[in-house]
Amino acid sequence: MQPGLIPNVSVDCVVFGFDLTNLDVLLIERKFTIKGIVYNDLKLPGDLIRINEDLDDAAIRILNEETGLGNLELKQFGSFDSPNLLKQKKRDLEWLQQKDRTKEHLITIAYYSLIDMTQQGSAAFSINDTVRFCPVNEVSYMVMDHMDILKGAPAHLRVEILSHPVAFGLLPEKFTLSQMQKLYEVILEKTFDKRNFRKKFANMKYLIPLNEKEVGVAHSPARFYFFSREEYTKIMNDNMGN
Amino acid sequence: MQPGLIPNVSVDCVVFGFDLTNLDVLLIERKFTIKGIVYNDLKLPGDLIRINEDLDDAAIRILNEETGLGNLELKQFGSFDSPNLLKQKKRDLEWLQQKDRTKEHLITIAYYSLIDMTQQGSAAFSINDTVRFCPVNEVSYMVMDHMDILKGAPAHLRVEILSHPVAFGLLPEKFTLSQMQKLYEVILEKTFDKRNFRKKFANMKYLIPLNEKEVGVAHSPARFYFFSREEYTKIMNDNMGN
DNA sequence: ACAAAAGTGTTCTTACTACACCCATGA
DNA sequence: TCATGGGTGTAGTAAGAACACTTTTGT
Repeated sequence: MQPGLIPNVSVDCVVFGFDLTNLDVLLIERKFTIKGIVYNDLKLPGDLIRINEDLDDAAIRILNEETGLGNLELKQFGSFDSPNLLKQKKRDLEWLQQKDRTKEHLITIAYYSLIDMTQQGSAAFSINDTVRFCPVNEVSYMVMDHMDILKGAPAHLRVEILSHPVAFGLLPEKFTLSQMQKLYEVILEKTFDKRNFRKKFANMKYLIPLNEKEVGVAHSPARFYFFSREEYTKIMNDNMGN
Repeated sequence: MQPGLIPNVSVDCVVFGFDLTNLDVLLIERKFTIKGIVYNDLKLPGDLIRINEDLDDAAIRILNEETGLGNLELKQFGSFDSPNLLKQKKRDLEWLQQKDRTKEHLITIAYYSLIDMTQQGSAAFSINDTVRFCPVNEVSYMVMDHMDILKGAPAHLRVEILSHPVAFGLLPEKFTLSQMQKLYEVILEKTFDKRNFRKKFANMKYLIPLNEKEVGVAHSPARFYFFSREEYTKIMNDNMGN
């Protein structure tokens, strides 16, 4: 193990993206070899933290090191622990052995983040070809307890989206109302009536219509909108002083 | 330091109570001596966890060891870290020294719990006289980063109380609607109209009126109610199958 | 008699639900 | 001309907000 790390404490990051159809998560392939056989399991970005390194800083650093992503907001959503690593799968134990890591108690602090895949996509993949997005629902196996961590994250996203404008972190800068509705449906796992959905957001001054429409679609082209964070914070501040 | 502990990872517990006027929190006096002078600072119940001890189990164990409380539900609500213990107050450093604990990075997983003070009060104080409840708003200083942890907890309680019947964990078994309203007001930091508050809960079948009233009060005596968890879960299950 | 909290209805406003058709575009 | 999704309004229902007086008890 490298010196300066805390052997028992790690951070893991669930980075969500939206491919206009599914909610995706950023995964890394953990490639390693046992007795000449190459194993290629999926993991979340994450690693041990350094001594005297702030947890939030560690999450940012590790995500950047492993994926090249930067400049995004990471939000802590829970702690997980695997006190019984000894009961874990053999491949994981072998991997810990090769990395000279503790096979005892590992505590991990979980973070999640939202990114605009259309913007950040290239940066994420620029590091190497072992980093990729995958629809959350199609992930069925990951190393260690990463499946538990991944399963916990969407619940927090659901709570957030009902009271804060986090959806816009996942959408392209310019988006149509149908894309936005689809995103809400994917996250909240239910469908909405088109008219009611639009009515609800029609009053929101921070959702600004552009004089720009889709091109090349085989139907009436949709108007693009964008989210004005300035308007949003202004309105929120005004509402405080009621 | 005792063997078998993880030097960098602790749990801390915020145990809330309701004294019918304020939201209270359970605190412990950290008594120790430097050069003959006795220091008596307040802290939350909490300590380092053991290697291979599940976080949730550790929280239960430590709370029980330090306060005598048992049989309560602890819910994780966040992780905190103090990577710069060296910048902390001298008393805390001295204390860490005396306990032979690391002065480097400490990560703490925070839990909160709700108890009925009228029931558990005696048990909590039975351990010794250094354990006591204090109104949350009156706590102004605690050791290490315990103030930060304490400040984080009420936000989670507020979110919970809006969607789950957690208030009843803080109330006596039999309570009046005014006591219940006061509790909601204290937690949510706003006042409610008496008629609207009662109307809202009048439809809740799980809130069961008793043929029993207050005695010895200098006004029209209020009816007692109790919360039927059986009814509540039954209703929730029925609503699932819509 | 007085103080103090219990208990009780109505009206208004706001947010959410359900629901169906015509329009613009590309193939 | 056809398939596809874009865009629009109305009526009903449910939940929340505002608001004042009478009753019961202890002192």
